[in-house]
Amino acid sequence: MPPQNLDAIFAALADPTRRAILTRLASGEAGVNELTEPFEMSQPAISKHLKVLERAGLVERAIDKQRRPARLKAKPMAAAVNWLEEFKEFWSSSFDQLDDLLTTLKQAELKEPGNE
Amino acid sequence: MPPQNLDAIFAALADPTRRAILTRLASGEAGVNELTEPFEMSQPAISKHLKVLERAGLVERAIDKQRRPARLKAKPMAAAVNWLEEFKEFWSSSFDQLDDLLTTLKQAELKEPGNE
DNA sequence: TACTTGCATAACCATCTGGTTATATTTTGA
DNA sequence: TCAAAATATAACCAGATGGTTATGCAAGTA
Repeated sequence: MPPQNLDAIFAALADPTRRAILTRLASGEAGVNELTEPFEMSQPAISKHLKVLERAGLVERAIDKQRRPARLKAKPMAAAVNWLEEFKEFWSSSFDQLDDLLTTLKQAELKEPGNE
Repeated sequence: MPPQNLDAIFAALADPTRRAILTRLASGEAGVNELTEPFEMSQPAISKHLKVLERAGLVERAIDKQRRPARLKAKPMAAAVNWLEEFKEFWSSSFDQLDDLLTTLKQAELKEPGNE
């Protein structure tokens, strides 16, 4: 789980077109033309997006005649989920309102003794 | 939960420095200098990263004398978790080997009848 | 063989990103 | 009042990103 992967995965997920492609692929593999159709975008643009998804390890390509159907490879996304899950633990314990209040009080304490 | 936020959130998470900042902030608020220290990077660079995190809604700034301590605002990250969780459902059901096999068979079926 | 389909690749462009150094701003503290 | 501290802002730069059009190429089909 090198951080480099996390970089690539999150970056890949940061584009709405790519997220839409992933969503589409979740219901089955698809060729480039098929993936291009829903978007107002050229086929090479989609090919580029697919390459980004490939580099992130989220998609793999097959060979079927002249087609290069893309298929989801969602396991790497677990890395992203994992990172976020670890965070979840933090906030659920440390970032509810009670803790917010404590932080605020602490702040007040620091500036209170003085003046303005 | 507009997709624009998802864009900004995932983009913000795509940088290791920013993830490190978030991790640091998880254990309490911190000023810019304090956040700069662990990195071999200038203070303005960190200020820029903080702005990216702010725009993504993941961090808020307070005012304490001349300090502008940053604090985690992790709730928006739930949007990212949410998107990924929805995906999780997909793979767990649709992307194990069995389904892989089904897809393959379906493909074969399409080409088998010998026509279009 | 020649045409078509499905896709990749190249060359180009504008904009964004992530960093820098230098400087300005604000507030504290002597 | 003046210097220092904490941060922001500006100007700049190289390289990445996201799109385009034009073209190449491999495999199926007439």
